[in-house]
Amino acid sequence: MTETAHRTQAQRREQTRTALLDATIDCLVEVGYARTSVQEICARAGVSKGAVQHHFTAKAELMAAAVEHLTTKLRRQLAASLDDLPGGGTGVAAAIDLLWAGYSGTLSTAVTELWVAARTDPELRAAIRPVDRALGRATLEHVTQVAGELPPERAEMLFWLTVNLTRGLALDAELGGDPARRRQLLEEWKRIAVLLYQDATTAPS
Amino acid sequence: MTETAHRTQAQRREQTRTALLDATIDCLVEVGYARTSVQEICARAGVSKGAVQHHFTAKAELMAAAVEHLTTKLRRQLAASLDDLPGGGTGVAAAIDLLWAGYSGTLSTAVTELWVAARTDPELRAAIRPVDRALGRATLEHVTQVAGELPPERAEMLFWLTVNLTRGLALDAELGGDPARRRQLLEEWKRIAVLLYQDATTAPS
DNA sequence: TGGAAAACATGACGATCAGCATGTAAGTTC
DNA sequence: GAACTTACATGCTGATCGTCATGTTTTCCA
Repeated sequence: MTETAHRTQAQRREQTRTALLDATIDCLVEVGYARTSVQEICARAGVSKGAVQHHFTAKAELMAAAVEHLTTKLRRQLAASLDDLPGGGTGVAAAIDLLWAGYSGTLSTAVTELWVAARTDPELRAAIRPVDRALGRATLEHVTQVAGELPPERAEMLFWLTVNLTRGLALDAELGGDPARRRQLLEEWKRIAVLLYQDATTAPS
Repeated sequence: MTETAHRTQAQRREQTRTALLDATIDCLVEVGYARTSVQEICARAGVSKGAVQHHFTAKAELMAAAVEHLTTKLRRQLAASLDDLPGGGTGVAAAIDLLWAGYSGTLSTAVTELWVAARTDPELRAAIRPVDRALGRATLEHVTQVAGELPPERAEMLFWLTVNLTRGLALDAELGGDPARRRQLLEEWKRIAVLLYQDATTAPS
């Protein structure tokens, strides 16, 4: 069927590697961190336990690699959607929508699983922190470019407030909270943010 | 040492039961949901595996009971601190502080562990949803009593925004985000909330 | 005060886990 | 095209998991 003919060693390597990492993400999303076993992962990836052993010395290393894989994907997704944003007040509302979309998708669900698990796992935690900080800073940079007229401090404040609110809402969504209320809260927050944006731009301190 | 003399059956029952539930919470906070095993729990509670078997037919039932135990504790803690709150603008700021304190403590850490785990565990999810909703509604009632001059809709909106923001910040705190920034964000949100409060009370509609 | 019942302990069971040792197939190099 | 290396598969091992069957202690009731 598919061209299984000739594959470079490097091709084979990265192919199964990404298959394993994608399968890990799927596993985190579908069965959760607690029941994400190596066996389950390589069953989904279509490879054997020996393969994961060959690529990663231990499960922790697989998870660390999954963190990076995951963050890279999220970063690309956010960057792609944040690139073409209008400026001004409507831009603020649009940016909030995009941040919500980014932080409530399946990728972020997997991130949350790893994040919560990392609280009691120093090794995983050490793997997550730097890439997450980098993601945050990169996203912040995109956002501040959109709201250029705003003082950087104010823009940063608005950004982090939005991110943390969004994460709380995402947590609510995961357990099946009322979607209508979430939408209402998000709309309210957009109104507030636009208001603050106008205040800061028309009457700068 | 301690008076191990006479204990009613009911006393014995509830004593080991609460010991088990408290140990479960400790376990969730210290080692996380993924590594919270029955053995670990009853080791911390100082009882045998047979005991937990006698009180709870399965581990899932223990977790469900822990959810209720946990929520009851959190509810009491929040109610106690929310009871004596000043009214008006300063009351809003104080209420936000209290909500943050409530949603960032060890009890809420345990709740988050269970919450995230419940996403992929329908049984646990079914146990969590009703008690969590009840907690939310009860807390909301306390808060709305504080901000009596505010239209109920507005108060509810402010409450849920605060709760979700706080949960996001709590998640950030769990992974070791910058405490100074969190404090800054919380202060900013309090300023915003007070501002909105004043707007809504001085110029209704 | 002695037997019934509840509360709890002990030990074993099958299942599953992560990790390792060993074998086989695919690609590379000369 | 033959030695060699890399990529992957198979099967095992000890540890740990949740659950259960059975024994022991404590309280209760008549």
